[in-house]
Amino acid sequence: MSREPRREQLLNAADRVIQREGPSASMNAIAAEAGITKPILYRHFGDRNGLIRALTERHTGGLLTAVRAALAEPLERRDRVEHVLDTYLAGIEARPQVYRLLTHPEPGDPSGAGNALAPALRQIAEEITRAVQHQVDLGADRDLLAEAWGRGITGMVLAAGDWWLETRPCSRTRMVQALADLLWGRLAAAADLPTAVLPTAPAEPNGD
Amino acid sequence: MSREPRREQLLNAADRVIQREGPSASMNAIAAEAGITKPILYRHFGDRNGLIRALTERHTGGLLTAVRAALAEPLERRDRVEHVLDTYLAGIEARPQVYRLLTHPEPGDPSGAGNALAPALRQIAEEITRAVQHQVDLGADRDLLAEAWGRGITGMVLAAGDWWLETRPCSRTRMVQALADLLWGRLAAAADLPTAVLPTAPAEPNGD
DNA sequence: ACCGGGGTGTTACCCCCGGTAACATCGTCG
DNA sequence: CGACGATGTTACCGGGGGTAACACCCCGGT
Repeated sequence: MSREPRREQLLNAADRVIQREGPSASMNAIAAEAGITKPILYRHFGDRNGLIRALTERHTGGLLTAVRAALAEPLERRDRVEHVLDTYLAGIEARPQVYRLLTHPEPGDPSGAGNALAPALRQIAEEITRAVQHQVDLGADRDLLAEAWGRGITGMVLAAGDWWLETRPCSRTRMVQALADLLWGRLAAAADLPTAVLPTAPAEPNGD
Repeated sequence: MSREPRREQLLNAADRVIQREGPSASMNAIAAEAGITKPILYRHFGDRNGLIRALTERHTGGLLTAVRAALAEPLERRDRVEHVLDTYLAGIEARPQVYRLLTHPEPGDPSGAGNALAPALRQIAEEITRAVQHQVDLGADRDLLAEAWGRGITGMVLAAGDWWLETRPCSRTRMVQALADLLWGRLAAAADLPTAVLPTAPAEPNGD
């Protein structure tokens, strides 16, 4: 049996274990789940990071290409943005546990999984940057704005999607609307409230 | 000598070591830097997480209160938003190493510092949410929008600020403008570019 | 003067984890 | 057959987090 299929099997096992025990699962545990012992894992993945990386690449690959495709869709701008947002949210919605453990390495966990999503996010940010650069007329500042916005939008969607996935405060389409509205300047356009009380916030000096 | 001062000294030592060796610094190393041995650290902080938590609370406290104050400033909306953005960027600019190691636990690092910033960010998000709820008229959807936007804006600023700090592509004030412009819907308002080529992106199947 | 408690600190140890070395086995191709 | 490339094993190492047990030191109370 050539390397690749076995690799897949091992990744599957690692996946199961990590879903069950969290990202701090030990190499021993993963090996045991696969019915083998550690050195084999190391032969295939080099070190723990290699395993984690392979795992996350597998998980994020689909999402990344989906977002890429959504960005290239020939739609009106607002529709395209909504489409991208929806694609991302649908992606993380499809595998919430996976997504969660990629982004939220439970505290006190000796694993490098915290930034495992980082590469994928960086790539998404780059895609958005490129799309903005090629599709939107921003004048002289285009490069700077496109880059800053690419990162910013990615981070925005990450954080907001994260919260949405945890609390599920509304349907996906409504969430898409909320985020698109934010990007469409609704925060800027809305009227002021009549400056109610606002006593510098009650703010108990509570720490976390 | 009562507990508190010693605690501060230990935190200072931990700080130095972590700045020097990265967040993966061992408890042994920290203890050595403080001129003592491990059990004392454990007496004061319980476990490694306690130490890290105390450390990050110290570092993020100032930033958090600064942002809180900026949010309450009695300014025009755009000015207030810019003020908040500038406050945040100035905060991370002031201690780049600290910020970086809080957010970017170098890969392959067995430390729980990756999410150390998370509580502070959560609090910032809550502050923004409250501010939006109390200051902006958003109609029936106000609660949902305020919450989603609070998270979204926080994530946006985090990601964009992160990138800005790493690459320093422009002055702080320009960065503030770029982000405020994004929130003000400049992406939505800008004209289309004449749909150049855009062949679905070359996209070598390259990983990372 | 004596003791006890709360602080300081130590050495020595445990368990587990990531990672490696050395060795044994099986199937396939020349 | 023999070599090769895969499979797998046991046994070990270094080091990290965390704890137990013990020792000192000072200060306030009786």
